[in-house]
Amino acid sequence: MGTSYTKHTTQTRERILEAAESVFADNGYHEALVDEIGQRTSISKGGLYFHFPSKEDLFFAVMDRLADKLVSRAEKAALEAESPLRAAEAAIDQVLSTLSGQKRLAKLLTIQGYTMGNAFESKRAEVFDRFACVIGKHLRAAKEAGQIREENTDLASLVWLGAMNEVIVHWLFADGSSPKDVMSDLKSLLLASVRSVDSKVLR
Amino acid sequence: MGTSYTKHTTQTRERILEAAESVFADNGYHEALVDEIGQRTSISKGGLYFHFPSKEDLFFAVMDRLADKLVSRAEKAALEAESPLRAAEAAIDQVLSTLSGQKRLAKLLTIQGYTMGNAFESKRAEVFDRFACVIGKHLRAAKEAGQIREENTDLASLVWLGAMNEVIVHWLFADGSSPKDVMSDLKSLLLASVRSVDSKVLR
DNA sequence: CTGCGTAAACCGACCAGCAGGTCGGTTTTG
DNA sequence: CAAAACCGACCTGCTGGTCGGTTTACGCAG
Repeated sequence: MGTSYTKHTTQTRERILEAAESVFADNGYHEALVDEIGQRTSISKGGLYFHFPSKEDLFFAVMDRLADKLVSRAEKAALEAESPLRAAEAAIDQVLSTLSGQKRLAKLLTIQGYTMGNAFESKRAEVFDRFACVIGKHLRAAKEAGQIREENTDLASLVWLGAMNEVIVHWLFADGSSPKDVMSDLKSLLLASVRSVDSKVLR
Repeated sequence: MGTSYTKHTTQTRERILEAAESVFADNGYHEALVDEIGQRTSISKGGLYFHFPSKEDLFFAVMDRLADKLVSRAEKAALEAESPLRAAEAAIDQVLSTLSGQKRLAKLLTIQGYTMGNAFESKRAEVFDRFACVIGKHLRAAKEAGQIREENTDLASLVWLGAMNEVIVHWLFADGSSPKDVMSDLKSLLLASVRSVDSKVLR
């Protein structure tokens, strides 16, 4: 892993990643043309293929980069929270509000990772699992702290994640309201799903 | 809509739909070959294109047929329930247990409908909305009946749907436990998310 | 500082093959 | 005997990937 690229090479990779993200987000994996990434970046096809062995690998790299960004944001926000449950809350908060502003990114993450043949399927799972882990970690802590009644924190993480995903997708496709606007309602729903009955106000 | 095809034609269409469903489910849209549908059905390419104008249309028809089946099952189950909240519960129950037995179908619905280019995106939304409507209808009724505290029943339907979807996807990709096995836990989570605080046992 | 040689970085015309769709003809149906 | 249903060889556009050649970056000796 001791990737010791030259600075210049790293910069170019970054430039490509940036453009690729935008092209993939606009068109989806299949309809995204390698040539267009070349155009937007002013790097020839040969140049691209010098940095990435295939279109597929390039796509994966884009996904990883995106997930990195979001996860680190979420964890940072969680760090500043004052209780485990609040931390879990802050994490989903962060993801939703980040994605709210960038429809194209949201699409990339929620949709494009999904399909496109058997070779790709595990990637989506991988990325989503990373999020689920972040949430799960805090939910477990909240359980320890007696803040929630739910035993099955793994399942609860999935539920939370799925709920968020659906809200985003609905916003993307069915012109539903922006995630930002339903955020507070959403949070109270999710909190209610795990909260112990006797700690209504406490939290 | 008064499609008055001959009986024979309708039968052939059905045969094609059946085979197409299986091919799409196995390979995903992009990797599914029209020729293979032809093979499995012993109908030549020309024959297929006599019944469906394009691969895309064929896929949509498959999705619609699938959604029809599931929705009608869910609604039938809901009909026999003794209270609105139970009806909502029965609906998700039905969907989950049906899909549990048919991994390939589950994949088709949750994954393949998703992306694959801009032309397809709305289809996924359409199908999912139909489910959301079923759930939402019962949740609204439950609200009327004072069974739940949640105001925003539309959002709650989305949350429920997203949660289910995620559980299924996780099962498909990350060898998570079968939806059947987590069903009871899932249901209590979802019920808790909307239930009014003072009706813990009542239900 | 200058020139030089090597390797990394980049170019872009070209290739290949796949798979959706066509179409003129044939069979079946009623 | 029409018209519907079906056949299947063929066509064609598209696009990911290649590859021989060119340019740029850079360490190093003179």
